[in-house]
Amino acid sequence: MELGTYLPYLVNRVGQRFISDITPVLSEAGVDIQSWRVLIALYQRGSQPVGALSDLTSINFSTLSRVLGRMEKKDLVRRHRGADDARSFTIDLTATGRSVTEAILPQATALEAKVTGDFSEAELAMLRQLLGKLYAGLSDYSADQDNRLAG
Amino acid sequence: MELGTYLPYLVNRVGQRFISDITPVLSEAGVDIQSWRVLIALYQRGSQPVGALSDLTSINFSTLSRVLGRMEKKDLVRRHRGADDARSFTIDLTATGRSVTEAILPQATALEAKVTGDFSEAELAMLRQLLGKLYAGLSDYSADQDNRLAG
DNA sequence: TAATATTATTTGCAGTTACAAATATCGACA
DNA sequence: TGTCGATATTTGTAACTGCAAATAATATTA
Repeated sequence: MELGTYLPYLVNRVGQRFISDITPVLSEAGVDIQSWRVLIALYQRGSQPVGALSDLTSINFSTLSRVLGRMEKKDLVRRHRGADDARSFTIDLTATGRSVTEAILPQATALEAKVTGDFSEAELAMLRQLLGKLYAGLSDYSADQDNRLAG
Repeated sequence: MELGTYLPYLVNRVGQRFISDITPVLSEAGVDIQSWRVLIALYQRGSQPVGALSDLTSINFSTLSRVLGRMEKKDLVRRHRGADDARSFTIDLTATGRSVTEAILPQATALEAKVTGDFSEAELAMLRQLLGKLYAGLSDYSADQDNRLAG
């Protein structure tokens, strides 16, 4: 195994670099990286229960609970009991949350455009597709693990 | 912008999944994810000063300093003053560190093989190449930012 | 060569994270 | 319809993280 071909290594360093590149933009808007993940998820996919939001953002559900606490204090999101199932809380974006998201979004898009400036459309599509396929493989693996534990 | 095509989102969820898949293996060996990053970096690239190790692992340098503290307590690594430059500390793997790494490595490799089971060799090579290119683009961007701040 | 700037690493501190246990509600079924 | 197991979320707690300041050593320059 060589470090430079080890996928978790390659993925991690890209992810960390994305974070450090977007962080100044987020600081200016007064939000942290986790809150930003929640904001885009809600903005793009609409109101979600906490569990779904945890899947969508890859934030651990107990961590997410506290992230939502911070966000609520800043009036970015609102929690309310699910109408049909009172165990779940539905999270939705406030007007403030929406406008903060819309303030950040163009800069996030510009950053992505800039870092992928050297990519052809075909390469970009390929990268997205392969990352999706990788995620699918990882999901299968996790499911296997769960089954083995349960079985 | 659509969430499912947003690269930071795609990369983050893959990275998080890698972490949750490897974590049980690491727990068994008594190391955390950060220590594992340090272990493979040292194992593959040899002894490194803290700063280089920070670049190599994408771990913030002050965080890394404490990760190394934990690892030293477990006798996984050793710090000693640089021979030529006494400001820097050189970190190297102890015999224990090496053997712990060698105990984990086959499982890490097996995991990677399993999750990429559906990939052709060409796809794998392409994915690695594109992740490398993305990292290069991000590095350029970061450098730009630094220059703007300095200038 | 003394003073000052620069580089490498650690540490103070305040806040964040994740595991496990607790809480709240739902669904099934005797 | 009361009890029991399952599901959704929060909270207790102990450890981890990252910024900024402090420390340690080297390089520069007057």
